[in-house]
Amino acid sequence: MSSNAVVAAILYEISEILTVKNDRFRSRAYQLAAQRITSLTEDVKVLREKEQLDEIPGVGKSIASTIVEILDTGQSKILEELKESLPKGVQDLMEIEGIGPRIAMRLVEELGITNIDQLEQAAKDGKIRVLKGFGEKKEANILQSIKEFRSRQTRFLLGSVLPVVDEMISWMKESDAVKKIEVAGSFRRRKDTVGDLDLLVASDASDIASERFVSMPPIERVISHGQTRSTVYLKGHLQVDCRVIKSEEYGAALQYFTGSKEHNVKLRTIAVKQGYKLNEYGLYKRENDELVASESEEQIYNALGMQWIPPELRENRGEIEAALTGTLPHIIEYEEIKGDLHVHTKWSDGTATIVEMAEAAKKLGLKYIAICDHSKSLGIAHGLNEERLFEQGKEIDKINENLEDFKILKGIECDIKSDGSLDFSSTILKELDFVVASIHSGFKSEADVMTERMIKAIHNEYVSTIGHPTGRIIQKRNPYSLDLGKVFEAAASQDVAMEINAFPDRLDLDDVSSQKAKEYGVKLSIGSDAHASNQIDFLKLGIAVARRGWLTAEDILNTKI
DNA sequence: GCCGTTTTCGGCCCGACTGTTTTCAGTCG
Repeated sequence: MSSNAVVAAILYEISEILTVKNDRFRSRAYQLAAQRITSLTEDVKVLREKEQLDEIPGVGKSIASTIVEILDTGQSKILEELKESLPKGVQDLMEIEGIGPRIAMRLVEELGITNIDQLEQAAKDGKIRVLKGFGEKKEANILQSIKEFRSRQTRFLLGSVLPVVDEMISWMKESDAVKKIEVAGSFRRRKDTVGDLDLLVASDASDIASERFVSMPPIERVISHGQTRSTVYLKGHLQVDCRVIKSEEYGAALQYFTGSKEHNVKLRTIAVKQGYKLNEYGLYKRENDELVASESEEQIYNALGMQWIPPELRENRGEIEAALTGTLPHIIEYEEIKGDLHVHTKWSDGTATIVEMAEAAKKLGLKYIAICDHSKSLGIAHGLNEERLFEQGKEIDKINENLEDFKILKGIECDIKSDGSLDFSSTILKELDFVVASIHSGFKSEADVMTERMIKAIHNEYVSTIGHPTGRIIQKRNPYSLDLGKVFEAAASQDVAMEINAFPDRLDLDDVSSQKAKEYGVKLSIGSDAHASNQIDFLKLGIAVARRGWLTAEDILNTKI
């Protein structure tokens, strides 16, 4: 883990315990600090050396000294003390839906329950219903929630929920009661994973729309069902919240439920300072509750004296300040991507032919693709040797002759060997249009070894981009230990790009690192890493990362023809 | 614990739903 991640993790933990102890505002302070550190493009270690820690928004004297302590010792006294002071089991019990800090504390103190197994037993024995304020229903809900907790996946890949969203929206649109519909929340912000889905429906008949929602086919359980708000679990335990609102309040609701929480808190604070109050129904004057804006997000942001902010930027990473001064970047649009700079075919471990991949890309409106099959070292993926690469090149030439308004580039995903040299000699590489150089082995090397290995590859004059630069697999494998600052410095000086690999469980580089790359003056390439013809569509996930990383068309290689 | 166009103290976003109550506390987002 990077030092930023280590520091943020501890600050988050402190924040969580403070929540349990009902110390809301201190908890918020730590949470805000942790969140800002997560989205920092600079290393906290560097800021510490420059004595600039307390210049991070949300970090004051106290948290700054905690950060120093974490960097020096890897732990925090405050956290240790807080852990000590918390009755054992409280945090575990809070994992259960419907159990918050108050109830958890009472269960521990009044029934001596310290883990979920004991909670389940107590509920089965009818020991919970006798507590004041509890009843049979609550007990049954606890049992149900425990069951769901045990089979729950915490977060879902953005790419894996896209089809669910399409299905849900077309089901809802079949009802005349549904006027407008959109999924808000982290999905709309295109985070790499989503915890749940927030469905927003504009309707004049909220009862009919809500009814339509809770009768959707893939529902496993209805958690709550009201006039304007309902919550369900889909099969696979994906939670979906649905809010039904009036058409004239759609913009306010969309803004509110898109978040992020941190973005909204900041926005509200600004609204308050300007004499407004902002909620999911609209922007109102504080003095007389007069409605100022509610129909569209643009109206609300404009009324607050700022530009409309694309959802992908709403993380309180400086976008509000930029919008206030009219200096938001024009982040890359989906249609500005002209080609896919990383696809595989049957020649290595893909399932489609070169022609099939080209046709699929053309159908998506692209002008070119770079065929980048694996190189010989990757035997497991039927990597190409020199002769097969040459054969493939001849085939590409032949296909290109018959293509109009579309071009297939000759490329390779060339293995970076453990000493940093490449799998093919320069005489081979110089014949190619696009060279993706990737690491596929030795993931556990020390940071300096890995960094040197990558920098050596960057110095090869035929390398176009570094493939999936950190090697992370979301929720499965952590990034390699790597000094990204040094890598970006080398890449900028050698004019080598960094890839945003758009495969759903990679999305590598991620948003924050992509932004950091840009700050070093590095260009980025977006590649779907498609291994089948329908996977070229993953490109849009990569574009979402670029948008979240504040990148413009200028920063991305494949906006060029 | 942090912050300041309400600046060194006092405030920190706010509404819906549930389950238990009989007017509300707790949880969630």
